[in-house]
Amino acid sequence: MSISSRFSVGIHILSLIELNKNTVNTSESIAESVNTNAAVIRKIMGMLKKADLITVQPGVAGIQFARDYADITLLDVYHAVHVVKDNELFSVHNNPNPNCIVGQNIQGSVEHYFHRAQQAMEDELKTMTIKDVINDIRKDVHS
Amino acid sequence: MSISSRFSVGIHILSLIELNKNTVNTSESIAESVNTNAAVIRKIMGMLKKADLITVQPGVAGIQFARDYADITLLDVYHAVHVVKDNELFSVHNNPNPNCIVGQNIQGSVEHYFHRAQQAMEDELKTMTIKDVINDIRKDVHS
DNA sequence: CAACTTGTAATCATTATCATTACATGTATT
DNA sequence: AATACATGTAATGATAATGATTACAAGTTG
Repeated sequence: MSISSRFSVGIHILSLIELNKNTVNTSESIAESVNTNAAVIRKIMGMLKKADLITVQPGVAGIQFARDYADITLLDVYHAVHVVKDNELFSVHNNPNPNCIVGQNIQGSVEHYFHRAQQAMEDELKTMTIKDVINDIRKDVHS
Repeated sequence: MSISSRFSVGIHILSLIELNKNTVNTSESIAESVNTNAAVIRKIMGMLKKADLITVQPGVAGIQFARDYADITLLDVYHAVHVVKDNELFSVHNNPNPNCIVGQNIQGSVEHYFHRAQQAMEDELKTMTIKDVINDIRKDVHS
């Protein structure tokens, strides 16, 4: 199991806006950098737009940040691209036997712990921003 | 995307050992409690055995803890059932364009943040034990 | 040997992902 | 208005993982 690469592609797209700000980024040019199909990029762009992270206009080339990229956390992107449903990072087996003590009560307990683990991960994502990623890349380029 | 329910089933199996300790647990009886097929249970039992969490003998009905269940963390189970490969909770898009500044450097940066997020989740799982789950279920039963 | 268990491989339906193609729709320029 | 080029979006297909199921080999006990 792995969380969809839509997440890393979303981060890639957002980083490009700043790092390629001297040129106009089209879904086609972004697709070349990411090395995928332009339709895939457009779909993800649509998700980023819906989450108010970017602005894009139908028919007009170019993407802009909808807000300061220092304030866009990786958690924002993660939510935007719908890679994990709310509280469903871990799946719990369905319909355990109601005639069994354990079957009857295990779901509530397990869900509670799974929720805590998922929360820890998401809290960590909240501490990282697109600006951090951009800075990393700039540092790599100049070293 | 969701992490396989093998994880929650593994926890269920382990809890049953203690909560049903007065009876002999066979893959068949466990399958009834979990509400799945016995072969599925046997496969997961095999994983738990390989990870030295339980002892099982071919041909002999019954499972035992291989060590104190107060010392078996949910992280142990998570690793045992192979639901997430090492450092691959998040997948990163492959082969970004090497002719692009961002494409060339983004993987390293993103992988670093993804690793941190995964680590936070696994660290949290490490704080939870099978004993905690068993206690929860016992409490539910008596309330 | 007979009955029962675990161990394990093969098959199948279902689901998600990602790449691709195609086309509708929107915008700008001439 | 016509052309060129962009985004938006639906449909299709290959690939992979999951979980249920069946079947059977191999181990154990009485």
